[in-house]
Amino acid sequence: MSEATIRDVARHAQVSIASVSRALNGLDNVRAETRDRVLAAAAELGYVPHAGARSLSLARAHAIGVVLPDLHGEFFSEFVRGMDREAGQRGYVMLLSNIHDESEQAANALRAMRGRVDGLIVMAPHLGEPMLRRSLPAGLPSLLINGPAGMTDGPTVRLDNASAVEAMVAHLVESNRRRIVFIGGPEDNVDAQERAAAFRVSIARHLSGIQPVLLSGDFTEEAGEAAARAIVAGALDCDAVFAANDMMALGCLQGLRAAGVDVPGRIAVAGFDDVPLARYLGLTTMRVRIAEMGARAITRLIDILEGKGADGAAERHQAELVVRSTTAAAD
Amino acid sequence: MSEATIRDVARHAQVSIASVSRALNGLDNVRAETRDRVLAAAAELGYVPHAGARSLSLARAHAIGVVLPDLHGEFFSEFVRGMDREAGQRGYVMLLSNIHDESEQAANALRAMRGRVDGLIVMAPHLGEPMLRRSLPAGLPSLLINGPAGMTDGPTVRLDNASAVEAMVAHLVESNRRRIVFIGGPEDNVDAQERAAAFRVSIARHLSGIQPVLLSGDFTEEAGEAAARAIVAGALDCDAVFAANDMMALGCLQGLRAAGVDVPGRIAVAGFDDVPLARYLGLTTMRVRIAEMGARAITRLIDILEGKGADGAAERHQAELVVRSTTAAAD
DNA sequence: TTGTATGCGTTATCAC
DNA sequence: GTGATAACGCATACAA
Repeated sequence: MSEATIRDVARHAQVSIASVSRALNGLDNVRAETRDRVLAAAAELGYVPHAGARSLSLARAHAIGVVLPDLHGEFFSEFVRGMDREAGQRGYVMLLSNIHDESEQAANALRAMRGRVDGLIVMAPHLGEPMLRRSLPAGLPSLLINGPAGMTDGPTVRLDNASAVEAMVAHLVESNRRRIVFIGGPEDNVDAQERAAAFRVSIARHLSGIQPVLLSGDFTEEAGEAAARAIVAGALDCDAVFAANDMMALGCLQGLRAAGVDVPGRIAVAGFDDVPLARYLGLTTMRVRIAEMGARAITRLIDILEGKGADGAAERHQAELVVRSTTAAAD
Repeated sequence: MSEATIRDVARHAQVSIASVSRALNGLDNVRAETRDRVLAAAAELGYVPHAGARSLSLARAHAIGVVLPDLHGEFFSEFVRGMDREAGQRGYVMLLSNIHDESEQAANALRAMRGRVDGLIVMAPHLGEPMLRRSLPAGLPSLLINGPAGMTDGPTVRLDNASAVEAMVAHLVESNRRRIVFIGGPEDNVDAQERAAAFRVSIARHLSGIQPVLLSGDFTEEAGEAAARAIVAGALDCDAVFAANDMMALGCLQGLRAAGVDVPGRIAVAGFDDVPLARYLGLTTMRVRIAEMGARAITRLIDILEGKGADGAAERHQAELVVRSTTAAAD
């Protein structure tokens, strides 16, 4: 029952294991007849090379470790799909690991990869720089996705939050909105930080003199509803809400409409991410092509591993403005 | 720059590699002082055991291969999360692979796992039995999730579609619905097949004498809209629609309401899965606890790998009826 | 308690 | 063109 090894094939084909290895790996210094005998024996025994032994001998696992935080459903699946597709095409397998908190578990997850993968892709919008530097295995090439701003050495793929926010603010201003309220994300989230900072910049650029208004949030629907309550209660005078992600925007949208506020008539609502729900409910938002980012990350990492690419470069991906019904122009 | 090996640690601590191995693996036949020296050396060198070499030596990779089809976003992420959590807790890592079609790619993905993982979890609602039997590596313990009905040997985790459909039909009948139309899924999908068959059974049980009406669909929103058009056009006399998944139910719901049909006043609509959108739009549906199924699959597979569990058992998971606004009782 | 030596399954470097 | 054989990094039976 136990798997056939290269030795079994060699015995079966009456050749040495060296010849089996050569024949199976397509080297040309094998006589045609020998090769045929080997191939036949391998087929008959149902032989499949032992990837573990192979990687030990080659010092190459043809595997990539991927460490992800708890992502929203569609994000997670799209991202993984993009990576898996690309990795599979280039003959690599994917070792996946979620990290939930920023405790030792994260470091352990990274450590567990040593000796199984050739490189690492780490998405950690909430992990701090010191933590990251300390946990990343020294000998493993790794690529950071939306990592902390400080980690500019080493290859990086990240979303261009500044351009994205700028595009949305420009769109809102063009739609005759002037009093735009921004709902931010978690303090320790890099993307949230960048979006909030960019919002201040964009407001200064488009509406100079107007003081930017930022509410704090945590990426949940409830945060959006809380913002809606504040607006409905009259605490905030505004004609547009721009949330740092879609879930908050949707919560706010629902809260406003439940209170009888006309959206987009009186207040426009915009989000960030373009989750499926956003499309369904007609929410204007910034679309992040997450599968593409995943694929690019894999491509770049493999290029580095195979010596084809320059490492150390930072790559920024552009989000795309998707205008739907929640931001129709105000009169 | 290259990683430290056990040999480096041994040299550094002035002991043999055997002692290093013993100390690091917590065996008790090591003098305390020796252990301390080893631990100190390992810490200083930042030594991390090479998992590949370890697994070759132990004949245990402490890794599990997971092969999944293209799942809906929330399904995919929840499922993977459930598995990852459980695997991580028991000291295993997860090797993930998507399969898109039923071609040779699937077989290759499975083959690529040999020598890297100790066992396999395969979800393949669309893969045929012969294909599966032929591709599954002989020596690898594997667990099927919602596999073809014929594969009853070997351990299995699957959804109890029959009970689920029965529960929904019972609910509709209790809500005074009598003319229930069922929208089915893809022909080659096991779940879709089971749900359709169960629908006939349940109708026969609850509404004996009434001929069951089944429309064909493909799990997409469009299929639901098509059904709605047929109903609106008067081709079907019905007071309830039960779709084999949520996306079709939502498509139908939208189609009906767009045409001015009162839901649930005139027609009730129900789905299957409980995707986030269903909750958002108040769709009555069957909730599938997919994370739990994933966790159970991992648990059982590891139990088998470690000789703690009986293999060969089939485990069925119950879905849960979630009543929302689209099926309020008819007068 | 500790060290030496062998094997895990493969590839690669030699001889032949 | 082919066959021994030494790595790869680790665990462990056996010897000391």
